[in-house]
Amino acid sequence: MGKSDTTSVNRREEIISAAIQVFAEIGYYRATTAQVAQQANISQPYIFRFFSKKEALLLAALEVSWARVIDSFHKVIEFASSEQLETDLIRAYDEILNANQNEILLQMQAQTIQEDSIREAMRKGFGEVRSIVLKAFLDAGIPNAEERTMLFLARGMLCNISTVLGMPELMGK
Amino acid sequence: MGKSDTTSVNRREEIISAAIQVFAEIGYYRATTAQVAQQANISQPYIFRFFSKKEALLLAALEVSWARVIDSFHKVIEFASSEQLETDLIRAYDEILNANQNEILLQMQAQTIQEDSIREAMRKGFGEVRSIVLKAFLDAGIPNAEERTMLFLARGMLCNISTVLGMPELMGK
DNA sequence: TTAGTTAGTGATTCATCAATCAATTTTATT
DNA sequence: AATAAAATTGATTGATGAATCACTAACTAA
Repeated sequence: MGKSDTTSVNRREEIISAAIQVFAEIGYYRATTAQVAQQANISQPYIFRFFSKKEALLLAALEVSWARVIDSFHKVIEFASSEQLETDLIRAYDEILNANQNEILLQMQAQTIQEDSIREAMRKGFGEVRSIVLKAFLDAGIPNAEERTMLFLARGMLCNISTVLGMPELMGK
Repeated sequence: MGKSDTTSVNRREEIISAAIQVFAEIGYYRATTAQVAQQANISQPYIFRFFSKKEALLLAALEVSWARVIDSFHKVIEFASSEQLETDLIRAYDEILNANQNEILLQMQAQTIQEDSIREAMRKGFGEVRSIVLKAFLDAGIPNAEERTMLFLARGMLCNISTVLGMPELMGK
C-alpha cells in the first residue's frame, strides 16, 4: 500500500519474484522470458536490462530463496532455547515451505541442473545451512550433533518432496 | 557381446537408455530428441515410432528407474535377516546410486515437473517404495516402523542430493 | 525550452526443436 | 530373383524463444 502499482522503485526485485513463480510452476528451461515479463508487467526485452542472461535471473532467484532459509534459521537460533532448538527450526522451515513453496520448488529444480554456476550456488546454499545448523546444535550441547544435523537436513528434503508431490503420508504425521 | 551393435533387437530399450543419460545430463526440457537419437545411434524421427511424444519417453524412463529400485529392494527383503534388513536396504540403494546415478538424477528432475502424468508416475513410485519398506520393517518386528520408514526415505533423499551435488559432507560419512 | 538521462518497448534476428511424411534401405518369404 | 513387409531415414514444417537494437516516452536539471 505504500508503493503504488504503476510507479515502482524496484523493478529488479519484481522481476525476481515473477521469475520465481514462473520458473517454479513451468520449469526453468521450459519457462520463457516472455512469461516472466508478463508476470512482472513489463516487456520481455526489459528483463535483459537487469539480467544479462536468463541464467543470471535464475541465480538471483536462488540467492533470494537461500537467503530466506538462512535468515529464518538465524533468527530462530538467536532466540530459541537449547531444548526447543530443533523443534523451532523444523517449525520455521515448515512455515517457509508453506508460504514460499515456489522458492523451494525452484531449489529442487536447481539441485539437478548441471551448469557450473548453478551447482556452485546450490553447494553454497546447502553448505551454509548445514554449517549454521551444526554450529547451533553444537552450541546447544546436543549430543551427536553431526548425525542430528544430517537427520534434520534429511527430513527437510523428504518434507520438500512430500509437499511438492502432495503426498503427506511420506512424512508420517 | 551376445548382440552385435549393428543388429539390435531391442531398439525401444536402447532408446530409453539413451534418454535416461541425455535427459539426466542435459535436463529433460533442454534435451532434444535429436540428442537422444544420436546417443542411441538412430535418426531423430525414428524415436517417434516407439514413443508418441517426448513425454512418453520420459515416462518410460521413469518406469525403468523405479523398477530398478523396487526390484532391488524386493530381493534384499527376500533374503535379509531382520537385524540386517535396514543396513542391507541402505547398501542396496547406495549401489543403485553409484551404478545408476543418471536414473536417480532423472527422478529428482521429475519430482519438480508439474505435468499430471509425470506427477502420477512419481507418486506411484514413491508410494510403492514406501509401502514395500514399511511392510518389510513391520514383518521384521522393527519398532516404530512408520517413523523408521520415514527416516530411511529421508536419508535416501539427502543421499541423492549429496551425491548429485558432490557434497559428501552432507551425509556425515 | 532544451538538452541530457533514465525507463521502457516494438520489431526483428537467428537459432532451435518436436513432430510429420514420403521415400529408401534392409530383411524375410516364396 | 522377385516381391512383400519391416526398419529406418532425409527433408521439411510450423512454432517458439533468447537476445539485440533502434526507437520513443517520461522525467530531471539548467
